[in-house]
Amino acid sequence: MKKIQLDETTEDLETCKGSKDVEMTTADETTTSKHEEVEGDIENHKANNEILEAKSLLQIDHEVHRTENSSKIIANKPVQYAALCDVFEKLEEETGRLKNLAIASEFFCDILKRGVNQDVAEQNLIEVTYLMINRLGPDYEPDLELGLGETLLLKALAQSTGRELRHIKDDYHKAGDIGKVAQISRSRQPIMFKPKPLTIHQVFQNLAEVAKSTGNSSQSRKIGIINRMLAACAGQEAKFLMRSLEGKLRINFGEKSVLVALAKAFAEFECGTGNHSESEADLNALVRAQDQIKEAFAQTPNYEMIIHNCLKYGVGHVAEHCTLKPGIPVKPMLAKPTKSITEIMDTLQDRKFTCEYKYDGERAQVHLLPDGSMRVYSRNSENMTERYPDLIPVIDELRAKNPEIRSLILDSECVAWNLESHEILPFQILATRKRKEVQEKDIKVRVCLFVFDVLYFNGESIIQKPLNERREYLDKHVIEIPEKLQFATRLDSTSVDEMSAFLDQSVHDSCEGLMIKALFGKESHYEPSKRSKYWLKLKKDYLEGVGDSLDLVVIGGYIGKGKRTGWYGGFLLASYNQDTGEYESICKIGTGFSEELLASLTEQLKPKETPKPKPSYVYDKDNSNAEPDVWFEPSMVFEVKVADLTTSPLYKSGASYFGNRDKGISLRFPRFIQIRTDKATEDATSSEQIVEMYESQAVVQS
DNA sequence: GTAGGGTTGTCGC
DNA sequence: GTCAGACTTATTCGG
DNA sequence: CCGAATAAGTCTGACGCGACAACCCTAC
Repeated sequence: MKKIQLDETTEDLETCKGSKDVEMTTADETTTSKHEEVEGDIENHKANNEILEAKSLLQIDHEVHRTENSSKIIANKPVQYAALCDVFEKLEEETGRLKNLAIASEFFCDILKRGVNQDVAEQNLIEVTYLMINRLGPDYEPDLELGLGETLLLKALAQSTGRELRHIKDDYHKAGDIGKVAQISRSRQPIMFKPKPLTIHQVFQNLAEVAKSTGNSSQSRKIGIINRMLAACAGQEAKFLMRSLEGKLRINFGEKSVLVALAKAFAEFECGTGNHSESEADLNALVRAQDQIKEAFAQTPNYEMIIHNCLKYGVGHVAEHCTLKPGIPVKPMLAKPTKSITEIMDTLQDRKFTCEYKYDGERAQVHLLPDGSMRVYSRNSENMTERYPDLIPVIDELRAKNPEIRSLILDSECVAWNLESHEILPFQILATRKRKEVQEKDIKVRVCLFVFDVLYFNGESIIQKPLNERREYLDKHVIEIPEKLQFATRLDSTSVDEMSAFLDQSVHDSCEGLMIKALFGKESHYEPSKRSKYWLKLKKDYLEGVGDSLDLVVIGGYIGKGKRTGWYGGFLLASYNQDTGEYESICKIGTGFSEELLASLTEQLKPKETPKPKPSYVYDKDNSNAEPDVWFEPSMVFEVKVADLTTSPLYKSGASYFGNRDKGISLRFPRFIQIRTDKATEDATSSEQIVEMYESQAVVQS
């Protein structure tokens, strides 16, 4: 059994955990996570894998057995998976956010009310919450990925239904949703005897089991678990089970909504039963609950801690007990894209603001813990410490330069750095760094941190101070280490001309563009997870008429999934090689279309389908991923906007102009702009031009 | 048995 | 990462 | 001053490239 630190007071946790062991079956091992102890006083036991494995699918029997023996446990009827699926179904049907909020919070509230005691309620709610956001634990916990996707799921379905894979695939193309295929297949299967209904606890535990299967023949083990679960599915369960496994619940209800629904549920739970009056006091409590939960989650993105503290202290006080602390990632603040400098001036008006280079690397939230250890978290709150062992000595050096630093959270961009030429390297180079078991001596691509914010310093959260004050902390306490840890280049100016020049300069210095941030007042506080209008990003390719725009030939199509069922969901594009008269694949495109256009494109291109690719199509014939679902006769030209050109292992555009015929060119962040009805396919951007564009960009970058 | 290529999944952008 | 679409919430406008 | 029309802000789910990691399978 494990202990976790949920807040600063842990003594009474001990006692409640003890009783939980009696009432719950195996909840502890499955849902509690290995929180990194912050101040170093908490033990950290590993989950007992052997017990977990043995228990996995025998769970139902276990629960029934216990029910017969203890009256106390009869009251603790496990929550049925079917009940959750009913909720999923309702959420999927309803598109109104407020209505969905009500549906979800009512369910959460029921879970809270039906628990025989607080621990049972807590455990049930945690599992339901995780199933609803389709995760198995906090973002920063490693090894919680299911490790299966479309392909494996289709295989599992074929196996469990005894149908041929290609029939399953046909169905999938028609339905656009693996869940629906599973549903239909299952309803067609004769059922010998009625299976025992699935419980939430069991589903959650089996998903964890899937995630935990690794190594030899792990894929067939995963399929085995899935098929045993499928066999126990009734009603809508198969559909949502498959969607959970695929990672696309499609219930119009994401993580942000789940948080608000939790707040609503707790508010109603606390204000008593059945009282749905809309009194002013209740409304205030609701608003407060939402604010508190959102704030708590932004600073401590861990549902277990939040739910625990809500029950313990009340929703109205969660935020006080889920505070920012080194060792737990903060949800990073995000920026809004802007189309022009004019737009920036409009939004910020006469406010003072600052411009910083927008570096092309990886977001890195660097934590220094009081015990001297450090962590690095990614944009999505994943623990990246293992990826950057070379940052440990950098932070050590930082502490050596200023021994007063005891604890710290920095926000920065981690960028590949050329130690010889003392220059920034492109993102594609950074991406080649290993991710796991990185030894410092093996690192080839060096890295420099460009720090732009500080959120925590020596035991104090400073996110609620204006940016100019946070910067004072930076300038005063954090000492730059050349080529290892530097401040983001900044310019405090309100002049349009200066900004424009600074933008050009940033691009010239291998950056993506600028970040523009308010400097003073409440607007300039660090708001975790918020895409604030006082944090703006300006990239050249956002500007109209600026940045790279290409005209490319549509040579293939992809069958749309989900809300694009029935249409093409994307297209394969090619540049035209004027020397050979061939069409060379360059990228897929799937964004920038209105639904109306997608429907019309489907209509227009359907007649152009051809069973085989034209002989003039150049694509990677050794890689099955290079083939679209359908090929077209060349007939249409798309104008496409792009952020960058990249070398590609898959696409062939311009390959013949390189010495190495293997590598062609592809596009970073391609999006559809319009159909070029005025252009014949031979008038498309030529492969030679593509190479020119790539090289002119490469000059700047190297 | 293992070495290496192909395929799939995950996670950066 | 980009983008569109559906809602919700804030703001402006006309009576 | 109020309600309707409009604008702005949020959230969700479509889809992009390419890198590593993990697994499977085949050849030796």
